[in-house]
Amino acid sequence: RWVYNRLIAGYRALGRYSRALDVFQDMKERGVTPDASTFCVVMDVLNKEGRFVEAVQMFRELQAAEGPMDVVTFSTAMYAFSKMGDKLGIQQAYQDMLKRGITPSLGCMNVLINAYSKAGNYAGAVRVFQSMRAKGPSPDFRTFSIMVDMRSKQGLAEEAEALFEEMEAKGMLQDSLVWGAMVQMYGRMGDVRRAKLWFRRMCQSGREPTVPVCNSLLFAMLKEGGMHSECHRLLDWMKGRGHAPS
RNA sequence: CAUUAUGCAU
Repeated sequence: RWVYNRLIAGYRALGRYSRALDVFQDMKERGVTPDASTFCVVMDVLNKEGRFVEAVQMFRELQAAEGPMDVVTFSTAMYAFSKMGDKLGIQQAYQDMLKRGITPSLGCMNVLINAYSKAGNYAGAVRVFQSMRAKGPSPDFRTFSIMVDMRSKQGLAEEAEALFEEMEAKGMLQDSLVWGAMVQMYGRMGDVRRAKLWFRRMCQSGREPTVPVCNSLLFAMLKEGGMHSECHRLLDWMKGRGHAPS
């Protein structure tokens, strides 16, 4: 089993997803019993392949058969549910995990918040975030990044700014990429001044604005109008830094 | 003790 687990995880790490699934199939045919981590890796491979329905199906079979499951199993399943936009599935998976006496880790709570956010259950995400602040596990830079991203997608600028400031105060910015979310938010809102401000801040932090971040700023400048020379300057800047415009 | 989940696309 250990050898099979290593093989499947190894192919996953190499991005050879179909090979990983073949090995899993072979494992079952040879009568080697998968454990919790085997299923976690296989479900993750299905997620990486975009086969969320199959990932969820495997999860449901594990639930029904009382198969080996751990905190990662439920996290991986919640991720799959979120990609299908299944809010109820996320919630039920989380509740079932608690019912089975599994304690959610910080990582698991991050998956849960992100899943709610991506599925459009914003109130649910905020609820979980607040409960983490009150009762733990204490939110980390990823938790905050998820929340900043969500607020920026909602166009709630004050909330996003407040969260950014809190990250700054807590020293959570060093591993983070949240500037991009701020540029994109103001870009989408057509607020050129603030989009440019955050773009500059992103550069000053040493972070490289990605193509979509540059595009957001371009979008705002085009919407504003009369900024063609600035748009071209940004385009040239992108090319100069090796960012091929999409 | 080893393998596995979580933030970023106009």
